[in-house]
Amino acid sequence: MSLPARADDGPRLGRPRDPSLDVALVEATLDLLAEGGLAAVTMEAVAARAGVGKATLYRRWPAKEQLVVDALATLSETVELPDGADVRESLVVLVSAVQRRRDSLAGRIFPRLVGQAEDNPELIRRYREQVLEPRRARFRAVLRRGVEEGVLRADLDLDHAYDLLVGPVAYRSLLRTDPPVGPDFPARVVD
Amino acid sequence: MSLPARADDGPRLGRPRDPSLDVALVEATLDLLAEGGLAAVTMEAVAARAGVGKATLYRRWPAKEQLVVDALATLSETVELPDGADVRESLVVLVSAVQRRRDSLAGRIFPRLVGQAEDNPELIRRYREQVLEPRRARFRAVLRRGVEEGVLRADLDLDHAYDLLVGPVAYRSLLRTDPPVGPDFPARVVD
DNA sequence: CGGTTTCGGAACGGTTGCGTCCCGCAAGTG
DNA sequence: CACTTGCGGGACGCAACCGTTCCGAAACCG
Repeated sequence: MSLPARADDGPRLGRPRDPSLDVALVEATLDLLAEGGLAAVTMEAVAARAGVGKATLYRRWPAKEQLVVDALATLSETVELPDGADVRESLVVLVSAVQRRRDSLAGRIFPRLVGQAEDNPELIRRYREQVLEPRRARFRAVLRRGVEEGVLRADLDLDHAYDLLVGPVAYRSLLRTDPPVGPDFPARVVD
Repeated sequence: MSLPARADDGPRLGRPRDPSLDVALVEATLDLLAEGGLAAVTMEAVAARAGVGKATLYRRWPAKEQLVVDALATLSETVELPDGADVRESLVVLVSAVQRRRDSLAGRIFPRLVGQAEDNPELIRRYREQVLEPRRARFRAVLRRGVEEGVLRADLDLDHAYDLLVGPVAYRSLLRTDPPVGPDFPARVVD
């Protein structure tokens, strides 16, 4: 997960690496990424924030690119759905979660990555895998349930519906405008 | 517009400034901004790309921030609406324009600015003024016409409707995913 | 014409991050 | 125990960019 690439040749000689430093370095990377974007993720800054010598960092990640990719791989989102919720209610919860994620770690990192999409597609790809795709899957499941229960149109394009639901909220989150009208958002679109 | 701030004390002595260099510098700034983001906009790079000495650049804009702000002020979008178009048709054209803007200069600059929203709100504010607000006004006009003609619901929240229309397209443009389903996008939402 | 400003080009010192290396100590192996 | 590797910390030379300054030539004024 958060571990740097390393040949696994069984037990090593000498003092073993301190695993907690891997975590500290990854966390420092994500924090800096959220605060100042990729430009703020300097090897010096990461090591300093993790309270670690530069050699310790370079021993694990010889280059910044890989460090950031590995750090992004530790991102994840989890949204709790209320137990007996019907489809509409569930969608409201999920959309609100997207809205609320604006200030979470992953949510703050996202806009920083958007600008790097062109130069560094690997980063945004990783983010998509870790955060966006799970979210989309979550929506799909609920939407499919809606179709099966007859609440939603049978010919509904699930991915398209996802875009319509999430797009407006995510877009406004990126712009950092005031929060959208609130959780009556999905209701209007599902029609 | 694209001119640097300068005390306008009437005619000056000596050799007058070459106005074409103002334009060249602003264009160089926007190009670099689109290509590599704010990080790529260095005073050296701007001067070099414009084919100009650094002194010439610094004489007009003593700091980078102001240069970028002034450069952004020259951005604009124009969308031609077909003459006899009805409301739905007009919306389709406008939404498609948003989609197509993905590869325009302004469209390529936008994702670069998104990541700077936190550190440098002035930039995104400027972009919003120059590009986003005019676009929104354009939509509002068409939507209002729709309400007046009875094609759209009378209690329609124009800004909200704008978000629902543009959000999904803009969001997917930012992600640089494949283009959305196409210009049947607005039809589904306007209902 | 002389005076003034702009022009391209180049140099300057200062700052920041890079990637590497070395130190002295800590923490494991046999 | 000797040996090996990890650790924090700091120093190194290198490169890029900053903002400033100087130059000689060019362009415009009265």
